[in-house]
Amino acid sequence: MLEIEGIRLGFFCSTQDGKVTTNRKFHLKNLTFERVMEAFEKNLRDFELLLDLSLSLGCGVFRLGSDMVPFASHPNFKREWLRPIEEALVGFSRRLKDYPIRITMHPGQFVVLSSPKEQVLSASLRELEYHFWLLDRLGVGREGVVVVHVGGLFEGKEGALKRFKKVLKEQGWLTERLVVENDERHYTVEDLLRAELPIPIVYDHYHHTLNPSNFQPDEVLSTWGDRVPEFHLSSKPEGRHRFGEHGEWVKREDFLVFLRLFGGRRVDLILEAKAKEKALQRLLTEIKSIGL
DNA sequence: TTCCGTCAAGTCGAT
DNA sequence: ATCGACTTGACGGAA
Repeated sequence: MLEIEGIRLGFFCSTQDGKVTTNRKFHLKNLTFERVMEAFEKNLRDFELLLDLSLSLGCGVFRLGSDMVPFASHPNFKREWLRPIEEALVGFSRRLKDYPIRITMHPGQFVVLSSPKEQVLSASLRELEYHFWLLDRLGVGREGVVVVHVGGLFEGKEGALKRFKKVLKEQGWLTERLVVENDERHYTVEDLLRAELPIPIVYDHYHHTLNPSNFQPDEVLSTWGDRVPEFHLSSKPEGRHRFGEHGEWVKREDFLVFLRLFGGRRVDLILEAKAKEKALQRLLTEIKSIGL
């Protein structure tokens, strides 16, 4: 297992070329049991291939794609379809134990627990239920976190954070796996710390550079209790790009800055680079050349 | 086989 | 007003 000053690495969802992916899906108008099973079975098979690849690269963490079971939280998805999927997942959970790899998830931007719209909130909760269910069936423990953002500003940060907090209180089950990440626009690490949420904080280094704030590394680490923190690292793309866009690669310098903050602590770091495992390999080559 | 318009969902800011 | 950014581009019909 690769470990650099306590930091373990991982990538997410698919290979760079997209040929191996846990996010296979189809158009909603084609939603049938057969299509769901076809996509799910391929996703599950590729999940194992991605675990093998992660293992061979020395990774200690992998992010499973949210489309593993396509449309699982959609109203048109029939509950009875879950039965055979559940069987396959439980079957796979035995093999999953052979991998010393932490599995986590990060649902889409549609999960907005701070939204004042009742419908947005209920759809978000359904989607989170699906994520938790999937990790439960896979036999993943509490280290299998589900990462979300606070969401929009609406009428102001205070109100949004208040609603976010209220949902966490009312839906106690969320605290079992839910964790919250700083974003590149609104909610800084400091905002999240000051909100005193009952869940851990995911430090995203790129977001922090775009939307900085003051905090002590220990403050963030201590939100994780006895669990190993999951943090994120990516780099700015070369050339013209839109604000917040992630680069193909992770720059060595960005990793070194991250190390200065959290090196020596036990942290799982997901590289959110578009080049996926290739970015991880490139970064490893680059840091090896300077003797790390 | 390749190409390109389209796809469940939220929210925001850049253009 | 529209587009496209976010954790991830893949599907599906046309050429």
